[in-house]
Amino acid sequence: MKQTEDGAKKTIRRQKTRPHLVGRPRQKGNPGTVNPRDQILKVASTLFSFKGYAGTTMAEIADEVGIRGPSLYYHFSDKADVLKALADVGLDDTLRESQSLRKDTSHSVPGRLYHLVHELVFRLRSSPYELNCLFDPAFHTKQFSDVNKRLRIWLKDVETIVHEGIDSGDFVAEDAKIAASTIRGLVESAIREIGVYKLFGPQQLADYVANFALRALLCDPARLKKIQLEMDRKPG
Amino acid sequence: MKQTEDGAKKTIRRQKTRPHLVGRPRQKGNPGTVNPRDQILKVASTLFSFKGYAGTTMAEIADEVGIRGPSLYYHFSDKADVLKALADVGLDDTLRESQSLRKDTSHSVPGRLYHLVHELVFRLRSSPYELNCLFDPAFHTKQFSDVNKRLRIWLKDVETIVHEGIDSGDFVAEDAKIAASTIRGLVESAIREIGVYKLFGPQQLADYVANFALRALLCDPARLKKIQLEMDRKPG
DNA sequence: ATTATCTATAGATCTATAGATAATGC
DNA sequence: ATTATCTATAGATCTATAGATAATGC
Repeated sequence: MKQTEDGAKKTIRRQKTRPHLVGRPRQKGNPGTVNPRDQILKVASTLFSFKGYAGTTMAEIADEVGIRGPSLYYHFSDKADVLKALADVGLDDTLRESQSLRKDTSHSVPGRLYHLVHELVFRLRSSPYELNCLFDPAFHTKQFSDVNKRLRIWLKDVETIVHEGIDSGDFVAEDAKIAASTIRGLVESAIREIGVYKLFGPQQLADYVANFALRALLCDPARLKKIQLEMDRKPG
Repeated sequence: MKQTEDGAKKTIRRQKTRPHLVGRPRQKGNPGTVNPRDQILKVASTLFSFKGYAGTTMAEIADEVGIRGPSLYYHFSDKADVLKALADVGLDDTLRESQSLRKDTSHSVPGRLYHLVHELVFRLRSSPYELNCLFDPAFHTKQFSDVNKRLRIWLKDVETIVHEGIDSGDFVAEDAKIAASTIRGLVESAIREIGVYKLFGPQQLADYVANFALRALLCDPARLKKIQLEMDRKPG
């Protein structure tokens, strides 16, 4: 009752089964072992997402993985390297895909926006990592600026399409910049929110967010059904 | 060129004019002085918002204010106390207001949702502090749980109204929980995004976000204009 | 006397390295 | 020989306290 006061205090709840054996761990008799690097990334992504990058210590990550702190440095050069690795696996493939989408003119403008939003939400939510951490304030520092740059490119794609849609009369006439930023916010919140959104699968969530965005933007929301069907037929 | 590598490194660019005089600072000859406590809050809110709570040190805050680190402890008991104070001034008045709105049945359901969203965005954006920090991961810890609780109450209000709107046939039939969460995301992103949104004033931004949300929710988006006018007449 | 700063620093915590150690695979 | 852990710990950094100091207001 008393010690719940401080949320930052360490709680030593985790009693290690083995007494921290030195040396390479046994493989036989430990058949369920997974790639330790990947296990670190999973644990780190969760901790970074819930407590923030700066608010998470290497010791905490190691503790949750079940190894000792310094062992992390065998797999990653430093703490920043862990976050960078998450950005690589979490963002790179996703955004490479969106690059090709932008130029694809075989679909309507609203259809392309629908697809762009849907793809990002679906992919980020399908990741085995908790990718909330991609929106950590740490990415505002120079150290991680290239990650932010990649997200800004996606944002620019959205902005371009929204602009096209406004010009063509498909979308309500409003500032494309603020519209793009709002859509980014929608996507971000779908990835960020941990409680509610967990009730929905990646497909459901991507559908919902893409629908929400287009209902808000389309001059004629009745077209949405058709757009959705059009994109479902050729989903990437 | 070389040292731009590490974004976390301190840069000693700030050359203090006075040589850190000991003792109570002069008031005469220093007429533009402001309430130091408030100045600390302003600086802290900005740093917390850009670098995160855990990523900001007391020394950085003090440095930006123009005092020495330990002087902060004259005004605040500890670092957490600074963030708590920001939550108090940033959230309390705003949310107290929204409490009364929820019960006000003199307006239509969509009108009340419009107002609820508009109020929060407008007030948070009108604050002299950078309130991005209200959405810091630090609030997920027990230490700050009551702040999160207050935001969840607002969210519950939104959810209740969305539910009413779905039942009454005003809003498209979808899960009220996910709709409320998405709207929270919209608000959050409007407060969070630093670059683009700064181009818009609190009024413009609140208008935009409330409009966006209702266009996405209303079965008949044509009603939006009337709702907006209805709420503009009695804006709080 | 009270207010609001300062310097010096204790103590905690956190990152990262060095070097030992044992399992694995050739 | 290589891989993947460990322990011990150096060094940096960060929070917060103690005690000195000088301006202010009574």
